[in-house]
This record gives sequence, C-alpha cells and structure tokens, in this order.
Amino acid sequence: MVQRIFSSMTRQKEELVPLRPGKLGLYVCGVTPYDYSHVGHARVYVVFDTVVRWLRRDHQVTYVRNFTDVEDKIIKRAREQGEEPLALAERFAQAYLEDMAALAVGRADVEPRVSTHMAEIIEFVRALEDKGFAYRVQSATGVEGAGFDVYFRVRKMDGARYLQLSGRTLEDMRAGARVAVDERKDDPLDFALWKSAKPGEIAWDSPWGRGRPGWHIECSAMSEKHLGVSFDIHGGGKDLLFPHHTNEIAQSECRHDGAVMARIWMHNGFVNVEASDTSGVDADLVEEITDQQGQRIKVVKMSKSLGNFFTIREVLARYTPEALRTLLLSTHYRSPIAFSERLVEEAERRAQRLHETRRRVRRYLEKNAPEEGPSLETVFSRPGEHFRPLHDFAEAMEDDFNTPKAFAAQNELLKVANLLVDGREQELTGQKLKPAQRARLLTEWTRAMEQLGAVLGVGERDAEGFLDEQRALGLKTRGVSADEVRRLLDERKAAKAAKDFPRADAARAALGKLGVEVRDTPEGVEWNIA
RNA sequence: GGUCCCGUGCCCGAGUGGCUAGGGAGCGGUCUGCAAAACCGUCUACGCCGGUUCGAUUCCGGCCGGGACCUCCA
Repeated sequence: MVQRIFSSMTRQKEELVPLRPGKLGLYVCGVTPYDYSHVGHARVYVVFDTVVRWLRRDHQVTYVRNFTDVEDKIIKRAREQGEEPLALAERFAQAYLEDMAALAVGRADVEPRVSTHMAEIIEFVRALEDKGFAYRVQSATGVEGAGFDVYFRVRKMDGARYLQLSGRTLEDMRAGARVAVDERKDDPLDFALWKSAKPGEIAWDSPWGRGRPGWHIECSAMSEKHLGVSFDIHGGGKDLLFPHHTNEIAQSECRHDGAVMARIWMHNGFVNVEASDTSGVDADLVEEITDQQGQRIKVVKMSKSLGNFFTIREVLARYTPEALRTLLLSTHYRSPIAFSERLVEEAERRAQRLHETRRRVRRYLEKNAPEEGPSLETVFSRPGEHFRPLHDFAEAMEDDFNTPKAFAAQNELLKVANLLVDGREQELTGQKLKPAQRARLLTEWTRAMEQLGAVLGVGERDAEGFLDEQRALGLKTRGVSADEVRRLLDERKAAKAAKDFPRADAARAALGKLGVEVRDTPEGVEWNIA
C-alpha cells in the first residue's frame, strides 16, 4: 500500500516513507490548558486520532501530543482565579483528557509538558545562542537584575526556507505587518525564545536569569527529545502554520545545521462555530464576534437559548459523542467545517442508523447460525460494480485520509446488512439466500464493520448502549421525563392488548407530541426521539 | 493593504477531462392494525463569462461571491 499525505510544506500529496522502516514518529501540537476545550480542539484531536488509528495498522507509531502548561494565558487566568498556574493548567489538562476520552480519542504515547522539560528547553536556547541564532536583550520588565529576553535571529537563517511552510515571502510579511515592532529586536520577524519573568510570575532559573520559555521553543525541544532531531509527521491546526510551526522549523533546523525537522506537515481546517442556524434570519440580527479563545463566530442575537455552545462538554451534554465525531470526520480534514445544531442533529441521525443496523445484525445472528457460503463480495458485486467496501475504505484512507469517502464505504455496508436482515437481498442481487447463508455474510459483515469502526472511532461501542444514551440525551434536551414516556408506552401497550386501536393511537399521538416515536418490532416495542 | 483558499443538486459533502460518491431532509412506493425502521424510486448538480479541447463541473484567464492568514489561537 502507498500512503499519501498532503504536506503543507510542499503543498502537494507526498508518499509516506518512514524514516525508519515500519516505524513512524508523529508530533501533534497539544492544547494550552487554561479553559475548557471547544469543538475546534475536538476536531484536531479527533482527526489525528483517526490518522493514528489508521497508521497503526501498518506501522509502529510513536504519537506525541504535548501540553503547553507554561504560557501567558495560563498565567493571566491563574492570577484572575487566584490559583497556581500549574495547578490551573493541570485541572484543565484533566478536563481535556476527559473530553477526549468521551470522543473516543486515545491517549498519545507521550504527553509531555513544558514544565517538566525545562532543562531541555534551556539547553536548546543555549545551543542556538552558541551558534549565533539567538541574542539577548535587556529585560523590559523594568525590574533591576531582571535578566534578559532571548530572541531568535530570523535574518541569520535562509529567508526562503524560513517562510517555505507559510507560502509567503519576506516582502509579503513586511508589507502586511500590522503589529507594533518591539524596538529592542534586531528585526521585526525575530521571536522570543526566552522571556524574563516579572516579579511574582512563575519562573525558572536560566543562564538569562529567571524566566520562562517563549511559545515555540517547547515543541522543538520536546519533539526532539521524544522523537529525535528528524521525525515523520508534524501536525496541528491550520492556524499554527505561521508563526508557530514556521518558528519551530527555524529553531530546530538551525540548531541542527539544516537537518529537516519533520518530513510531512499536516494541518487541519477550522471549525466555524455558528449560531443554531442563521439561514432565514434577518441579516441584521447576525453578528460576528470573537470568543475568549479568539474564535470568530457568528451568533444570532437574542437566540442564545437556541444553543450557542462552544465547548466540547456543552455539546456532549446534548448530543452523543459519536454524532460529534461523525460530524467532524464527515468533511475532509483540510477543509473548513461549519458547526451548527442542525448539522450535529443530522450526524445524530446518521449515528442512529449505524447503531440500529448493528443491533439488527446482532439480533439476526443470535437467531441464525452461519453455514458455509459465498462472500459479501461475490454476493453483492454486480457487473461493472465491485462490492468491496474494505478495499474502498482502505483506498480512501490511503489517499490523504479521505474520511468522507470512508463513510461512504461504511454506508454501503449498512445497506447490504439491512437487506440481508430483511431477507430482501434478492432485490439487489437477484438471488435468494438461506438464513444460514445470510448469517455467514453478516458474520463477515460484523468483522468488516469492526475494522472500519476501529479507525473511524464510530460504531465501536455496543449498539444498545449507544441507543440508550441517545434516547436519554434526547429526553433531557427536550425536558421530557422518562416516567411520562414510560407511562404512555404502558398505556399504549394495554390498549393494543385490548385491541383498542383508537386508544393506542391516542397514546402514540401523545408520545409524538413529546417528540417520541414508537415502533413495533418482533422484539417488542421500541422508541426513539424523532 | 499583502498572501492564500473556496464556490457541487433543498441541505451536508466526496470526486473526475468523457463512465454523473455517500449521507440528511422532502415526495412517491413496498411493508405495517396505524406508524416507524428498512429497502426501492424520485428531485440528476457542479457561481458567472470567455479560452484550450472532439469533449470541461474537472485545465487556463477574467469577473462576482464567501472565507482564512499576515496578531493570541486547534
């Protein structure tokens, strides 16, 4: 197989050739834990979780995902809350891990923190200083004996290489400069490697006095420590292209005389959080704001109650994790996604279909034992149309992780499973099968679905549990009591038993008003949130 | 202002120089005490104007519209 990945560095799809055969080193920029994570964060880590799940099929992957637990925003927030910065960072790091676990995002192999890598960071800065890529300036804190700030000297590096990742030129940068220049820097493009501490700020001793690392240096130091000077893939959100990743490259490659830091740079697109649905809303009511994370969002005035949610936990209070994960993977990772209530609800319906089909299959297999027979591919292939969803799925993933296409393969599987369970495969194949043959096919189907689920992270858990959770969330969101639903279901059951169909229909109508849809099945009465 | 990206059917969303993914919603059908689910069918699209080509939604140019980055940001 040939794995192709779009690299932001070359702006084209590159063949993945591991530095060490069979092994892959992957570094993804983690969060700065100063608040709860939002759906934008969810996208990054769901995307790279899926990437890692896929790559692990053929490679021994070392996945590194850091926590930036020493950072200006943390210090500021900690001061506001009267909390120790590291304690606050740890608190939100744990919250992040909880959110990720809910979304079936696995732990990274290494989750390094800035606070525990200070020696490596200081050594890194010193090495750059030794090579003339860094210079110190007197601290601007105005405190006597405050030490130095250390900056990276961008001009000493090849300008084209410096900006290669960003796709810009030095002229573009200077022409577009919108930031007041710090007079102490040699060049406006120079960036901080080490920042002197103000009194009372969290700080570490260093050759430049008490201070803390600049924003970019930690990833250079930590990726090197855990993956080596050069590694295979470096990922993160598109917003990190410049300056963060640009500066990481500058630091790492200048320290190591031009050795390539990461061979492939992956960047995922944004999530644009919208109000529930601004279509049909008077344009004057739509307003663009910037939230506390700097996220630009459109909100509809006066409709906050309709659901202007941003954090992962707010979303998961109303929708299933699989719906969110489905939504986030339904668009190719490099394209932007609009996030709205309407779209999560659509994803919820898709997740529901997936699990209901899985449940039907499981029940069928409980009642029917398989016997030898033809495979899914032979039964469902038609002239000019090969039915080989696993092959299609692999092809999609190999082509720059095309998850929308992967879902298409999954949908093909759902369709044939439902045909088989209904005993209607003849409609598609012109061939009638015995139950035992169907059971054989559905056994094969189950294994195929497990393979897809293990990569996409949807359809892994037991279907019954998912559907229970989905119903519970639906009731909660609508403010409907489970007891009331239970009472009406009992009422309808009694009426049906008495063949009092008008009364049964009245109960159905009452349930319908609550948003509950009732379904009679051979297994008994089931219900869903419409 | 500079750089870059995008514009697909009611909606979301893949993709391709000719063979027209997939999903959600709507409608019709099969099934069902009623209904739902499921399956089948249907709505058959590629912003506009030129150019290249036997042929363009797909390549090139222009225009219109939307977005991102240049500053903290996943």
